[in-house]
Amino acid sequence: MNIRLLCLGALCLRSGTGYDIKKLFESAFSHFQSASFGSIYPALAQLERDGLVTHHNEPGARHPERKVFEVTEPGRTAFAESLASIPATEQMRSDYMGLVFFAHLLSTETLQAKLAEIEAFYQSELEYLVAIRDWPGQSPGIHFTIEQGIAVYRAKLAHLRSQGPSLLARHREAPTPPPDGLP
Amino acid sequence: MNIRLLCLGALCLRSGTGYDIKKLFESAFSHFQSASFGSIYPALAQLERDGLVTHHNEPGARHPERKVFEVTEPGRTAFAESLASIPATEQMRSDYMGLVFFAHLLSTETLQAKLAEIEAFYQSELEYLVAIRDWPGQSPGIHFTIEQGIAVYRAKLAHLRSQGPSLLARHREAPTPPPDGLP
DNA sequence: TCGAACATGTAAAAGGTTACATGATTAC
DNA sequence: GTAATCATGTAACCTTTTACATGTTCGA
Repeated sequence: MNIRLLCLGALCLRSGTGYDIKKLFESAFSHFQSASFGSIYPALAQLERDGLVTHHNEPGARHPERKVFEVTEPGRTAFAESLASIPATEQMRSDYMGLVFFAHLLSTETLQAKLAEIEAFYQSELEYLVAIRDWPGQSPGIHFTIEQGIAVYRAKLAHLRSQGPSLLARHREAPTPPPDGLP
Repeated sequence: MNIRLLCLGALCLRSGTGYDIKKLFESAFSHFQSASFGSIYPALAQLERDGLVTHHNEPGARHPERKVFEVTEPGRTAFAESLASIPATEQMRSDYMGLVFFAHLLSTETLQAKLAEIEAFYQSELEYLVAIRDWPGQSPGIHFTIEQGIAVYRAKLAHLRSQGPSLLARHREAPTPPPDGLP
């Protein structure tokens, strides 16, 4: 599921500008996909070339003009069809886990700072999801994704808070143990 | 943390071939980063150009020859330094969550199949991590990452098993509810 | 009036996947 | 003998990020 398809999906929920869609990526989509303007605007342009969305410029002479995009009927059909053919996969890329994997090469202070950094991130993501959890008008599917996000961030925070201190303690005692015994 | 840096890290743990490193990405690294041969071999070539690794061909005339890579002293230093400067971030790209977000556009059968698909994936990842959990010789950092993986997959499975059936039931009753009320 | 948010877009570069091409060795 | 695993590499392509460029509107 690339950015183009998710932009199309966003417009199936409600019409809006590229800027609006960016905000969606920073809120409702944030715990499963990110995207920058540099991928959103070209995606919208291509969707329009393919006839899956259209836009009309909003009245009022602002600059640049607000381009409100709207999905077309072929677009709506194409989205539903594409969706059904996408395998349910997941992939994580976690620099945090990479860092901790090689923690024996960091100073204790650095490691501690990294753990604090990721804890703050987890905390703010969790707070956001809890805040939107009971908004009215959510479909069961959307509610399900929010609940999953909450469950995952809670598990990550619980793990970090219970295991973090002992990781740091062991790290302080034995700064550079030669690791081995990999699968 | 790109593939190049992770390959360098892998060689800091133990020397090996590109093929060996691929297996590491499929096992010990699998729950936080994936990589294909098409990124690993060029990464090793570039690390060697930069003097961070060297290789020697293993005796015995097989084809193609086994190139055993080994980190150099500058490589070891460069890795430790790079590591300290990487922010502890995480990003998920979950087609599964994207799919469920738009579940109202899928048939109940399709949705059910997708949930079964991801459950099998979670299950096998969890089993793998539990199996390697108590291997001897792991550094505290490596152990920490495995524990986190276990905690996360358990939370995901628990969420899926407790909320999946009710999602499917509500989906069956109201096939295409108009969702709204997004943040 | 000043900074944050709104608003659109492009070009270059980075990063990675997929598919192809080739062939040996090992375990059953 | 035959299938799986071991083993290396390239090239074309795809996706996405980063950095730049520009200007407006709104609220404090």
